[in-house]
Amino acid sequence: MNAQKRHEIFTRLQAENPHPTTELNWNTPFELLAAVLLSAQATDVGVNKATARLYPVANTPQAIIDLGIDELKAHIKTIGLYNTKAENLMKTCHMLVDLHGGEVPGTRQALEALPGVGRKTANVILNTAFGQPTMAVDTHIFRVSNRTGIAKGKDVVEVEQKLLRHVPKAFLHDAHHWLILHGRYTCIARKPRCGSCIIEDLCDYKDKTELA
DNA sequence: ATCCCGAGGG
DNA sequence: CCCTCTGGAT
Repeated sequence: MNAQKRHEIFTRLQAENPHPTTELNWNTPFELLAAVLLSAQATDVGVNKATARLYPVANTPQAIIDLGIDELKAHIKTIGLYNTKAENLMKTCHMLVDLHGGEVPGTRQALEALPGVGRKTANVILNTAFGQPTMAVDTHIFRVSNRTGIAKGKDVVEVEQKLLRHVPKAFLHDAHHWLILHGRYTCIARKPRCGSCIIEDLCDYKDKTELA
């Protein structure tokens, strides 16, 4: 795919949704980190309900440590995978206190060393809390990038690097959200809605008849 | 490749 | 009822 096509694609996605944002609620880097950690395989709406209960009680690493694992689990029990997430968040809080003065570190290496924080979560933190130009490639972005031809790659790292290289600068910050929204509502995994897709004429996906 | 695992929607 | 939701660790 050429640069002009990419530019046109993001121009249309931007027109469709001028100001895309995370729907996760947070006020501090730590609140963002905890929310993103909790958001794996969960909806933002669901995470917000849990953090609305948790943060008034505890919104710092030390406060969550003081809360204790059982109380933490009780507060986030409405989210899927809550058991693992509570254990990971608790270990992460201990590491933040013991190794980083209670603050959220701003490097990929330090972030990915935290339990429950992988490449995708680290990219979100680096981008949203530290303003770094990263691309958090999730299942939606991976699928949409490969199907459309915006950035083809065999794994998320390859897609991530191609997106960083090829998405026009002006669109880079919001591209993340546009691709996710497009993947969720139009370029659906099982059955893409090519008929109602606004970039259908610019898309590489040629196998539409089989899955449509 | 498999486990974790609740809420909301079709 | 079945499926998915901005994954990560083993």
